Amino acid sequence: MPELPEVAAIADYVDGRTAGLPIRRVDVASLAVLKTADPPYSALAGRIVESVSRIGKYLVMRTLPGPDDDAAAEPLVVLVIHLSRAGWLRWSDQLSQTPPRPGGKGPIALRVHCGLPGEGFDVTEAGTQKRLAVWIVRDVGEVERIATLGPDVLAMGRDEFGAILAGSSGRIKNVLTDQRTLAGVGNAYSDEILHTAKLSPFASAKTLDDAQVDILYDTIRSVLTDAITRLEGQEVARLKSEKRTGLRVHARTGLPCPVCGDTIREVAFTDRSFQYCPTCQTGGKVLADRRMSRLLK
DNA sequence: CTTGTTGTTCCCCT
DNA sequence: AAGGGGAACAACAA
Repeated sequence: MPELPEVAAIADYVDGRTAGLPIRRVDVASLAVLKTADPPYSALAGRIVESVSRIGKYLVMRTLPGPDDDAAAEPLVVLVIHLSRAGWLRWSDQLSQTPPRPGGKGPIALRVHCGLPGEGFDVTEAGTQKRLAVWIVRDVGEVERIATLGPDVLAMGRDEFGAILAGSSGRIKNVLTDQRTLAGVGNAYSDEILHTAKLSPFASAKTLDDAQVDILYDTIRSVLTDAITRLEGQEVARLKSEKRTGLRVHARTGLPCPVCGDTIREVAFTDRSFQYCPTCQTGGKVLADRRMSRLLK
């Protein structure tokens, strides 16, 4: 669920409260989310947070040796978090000092005691399929899916974007959300971008003309930077609802399009769905549902 | 008996 | 008009 703007806002928030300060302890309640064992998570305790940032939709906390570490300490240990679909981060000024129960059925997977004394955050996973993932590495390149990430969608130039589209045989919706092609955009913001750019999600990426690519490139930047502007500086607990209020088509099936008033429609697949406005995006055409379509005949 | 994988065919969409 | 890409279905494996 969290995409580039939310991850950027979370990184900004946590960076502001932890940079230069120590990590006192890390509690792991779910071994399943921890994808690495070397260095061990206990190695983070006593280290200093150098910075918190994002790479694509990954949250990246870099740590340096603390005052009590000797010369043999790792020069850099990086905590990488991918929130995936149902993962989230909860910052607390009074973090519980009781470690979350390992294997417990609560949503807390990881607790990091960092920032000012008593502060820190929990990383939670609320979904049924546990896709939250955490890595502790010496270099972010050790995380396979970061190493294979496409260019960051906000760092990418217009010509680079044009070349990516020209080289992609698939549909624009899939090209925008494939992290190996382009890093940072997920289902929600791709719905928003395509709606603003007035493109069908099923449009072929490589057959867009130059004018359409120009519009799409500018729209990606404006949609994402608008969202970042709204979210930055907000408390983490407010980000979800704040994100939602900015959406114009995504998750608004049945509601009127804020641009033309037509009814927002949905195309549902087995395991996901997207929303679009027929008048703005498909020449008024209502697209077929892809889920169980044959059983309905 | 259930669950996962693979290949085939059909359909939607631009 | 061709081709991408999902879904259903069957066959088979574990």
